Amino acid sequence: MTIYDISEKAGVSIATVSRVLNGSSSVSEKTRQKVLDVIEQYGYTPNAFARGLGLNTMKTIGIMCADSSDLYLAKAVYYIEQKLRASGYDSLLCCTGYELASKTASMNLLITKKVDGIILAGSNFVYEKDQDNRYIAEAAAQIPVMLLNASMDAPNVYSVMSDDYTSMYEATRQMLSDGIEDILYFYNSQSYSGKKKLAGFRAAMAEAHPGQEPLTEFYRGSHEDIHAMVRHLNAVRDKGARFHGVIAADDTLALAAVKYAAEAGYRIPEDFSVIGYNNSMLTECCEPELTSIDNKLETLCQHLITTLLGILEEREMPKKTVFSGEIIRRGTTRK
Amino acid sequence: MTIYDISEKAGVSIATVSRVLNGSSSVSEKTRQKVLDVIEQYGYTPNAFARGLGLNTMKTIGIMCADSSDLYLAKAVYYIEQKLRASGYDSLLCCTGYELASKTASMNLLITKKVDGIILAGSNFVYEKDQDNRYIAEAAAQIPVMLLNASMDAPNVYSVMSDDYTSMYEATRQMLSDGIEDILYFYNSQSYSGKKKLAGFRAAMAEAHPGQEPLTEFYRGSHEDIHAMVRHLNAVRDKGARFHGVIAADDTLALAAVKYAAEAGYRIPEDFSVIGYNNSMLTECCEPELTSIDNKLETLCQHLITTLLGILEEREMPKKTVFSGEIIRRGTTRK
DNA sequence: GTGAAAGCGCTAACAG
DNA sequence: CTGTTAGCGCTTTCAC
Repeated sequence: MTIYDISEKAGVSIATVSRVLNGSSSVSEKTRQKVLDVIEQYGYTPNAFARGLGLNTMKTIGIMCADSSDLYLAKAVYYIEQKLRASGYDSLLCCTGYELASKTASMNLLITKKVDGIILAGSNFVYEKDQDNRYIAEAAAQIPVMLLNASMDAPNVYSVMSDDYTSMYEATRQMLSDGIEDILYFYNSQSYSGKKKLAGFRAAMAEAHPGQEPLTEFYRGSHEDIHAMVRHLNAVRDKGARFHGVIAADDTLALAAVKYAAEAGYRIPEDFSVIGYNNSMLTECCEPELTSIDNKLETLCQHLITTLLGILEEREMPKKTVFSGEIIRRGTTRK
Repeated sequence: MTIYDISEKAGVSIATVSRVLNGSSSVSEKTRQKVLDVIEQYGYTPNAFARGLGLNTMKTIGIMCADSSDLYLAKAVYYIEQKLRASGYDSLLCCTGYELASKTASMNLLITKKVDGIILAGSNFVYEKDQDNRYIAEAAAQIPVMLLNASMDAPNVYSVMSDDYTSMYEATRQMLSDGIEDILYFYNSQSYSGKKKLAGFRAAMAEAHPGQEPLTEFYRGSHEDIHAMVRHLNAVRDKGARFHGVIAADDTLALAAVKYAAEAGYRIPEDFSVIGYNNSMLTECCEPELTSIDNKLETLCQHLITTLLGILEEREMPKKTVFSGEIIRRGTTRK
């Protein structure tokens, strides 16, 4: 079934069929109904490729994320897909992994497939060296690029993020004011937002203990291997470090800290405090439940999509938007 | 930049350009290089829409899943996307929610977008009434439909799944043989695989306690709300039910059972046992860690993709493939 | 209000 | 080995 078949059966021209298909202005109600009837009767569906060729778009957005099975990114992808679909766009998903080369490859692939825009979900897409971010700038030369939880200054690149610096700064201050001085910062990412978080922690610690180097530990294993994280903390302790609080860049790390503390015989929160990040479902999975920072992912995604749609309609849109996070207090911190 | 521009600059015909682009057999190395040079120089990329129009495919597979932020489905989507990409296919993701109407709508949308095949990730797509599965059969009339963890008899519908019945049967037998007689089966899905699991449990219980109706509880709240699940179990207990073991259709439910038991003052596994399903990261999140059934998701996905690719190449492929699950014993069951 | 016709950019059959 | 040409199915001027 093509538009030709329909036009023939309906006794009109293909232009007319096309017009009723696209709800175009001027078609007499009579022919309109006639065409609609024929379409209905023969169950015709327009060919999206032909349409794409003519209009140069198939209303598709590329979503790139390092690992869509990661708890946080999965949620981000979910929200993004939902909101895109609600606006008539489809989502082409690309799980890129964490290497620059494969990110670049995926980016090119999406451009080849002629998506209307690309969303980079997660801060790990923006690197420290400008040169490593070239792949983003180059993509943006062709289509709008949206950054979720990262930021980068380049034409046609838009950022929506949570204020990770301030969130971590506040979390650290809270723990300090709870009377815990020996805090370990436990993190697993040097990404854009990873650095912001670390800086927030450092700033608060520097204020409380000027001139003193705070305790930080970088974990580089699997993002899901809680046992490995616990082992990592044990190793830190065994090397002689003393800490009675952990601020983690991520709920999984925080959960590992809770496990670590329990195994070491600390009472939580009396002897040991933990604060996580993302306010994911993991916060309810341990005992006591995890205090965590909610970075308002759904809001971020909503805003990101709104911005993207605005850009696609050629409206002027903010290059960068920042939302505040919020500490959700649960059982791993003192009241 | 179109193929015409390139052909002109290179002083050849568009057919020749097309040939080098598609690595076609016979092009002299000289012209080939010339064309390649021009392409390189002008940075030309083929237009995927035009290509799609001609070939009637854009090498894209539709993935439908109810909720890609669900721990298990997120992993499934991840594996599927990875494996598809490795074979040169893109993934159009559709999070459909759990209602039939929106599933049908998404299905039609994917077909409209002319994907080469559709993967239904998760057993919730297959309903009890044949009539509710019409949307699958109708889609399959046009393109191959793959079912992950579900099964349905219809032309052009292929199923890959884990043997949930046997897994649950074995799990139940194990718990019985550990000496626990009052077992509660806790589940949240009446889907295809949901019913298989329940049947496995019932079979084992019927063997052990002929004629006795086993304890089962259906939870219908949010899949992520652990507190609500715990409340549900408390309510069951308050209604007078006695149980010292829980077999859950899902790790999240199992985690809730662990929490419930801990709050009720049971020692695990001395006084209370729990077995979950999926062997997800949640198994490591509670104390003691969760015994769970591994249903070999990655294997299933790998096989599903292999099958799909075979079908697309018009090879004969099995309509239904079943893999065995495996119990992974951890701390919530006796040794 | 409707039709004719010119693309959109590519592939593939057919000639040479 | 290479070029010519006819589609693929739809949108969109431009006439009438």
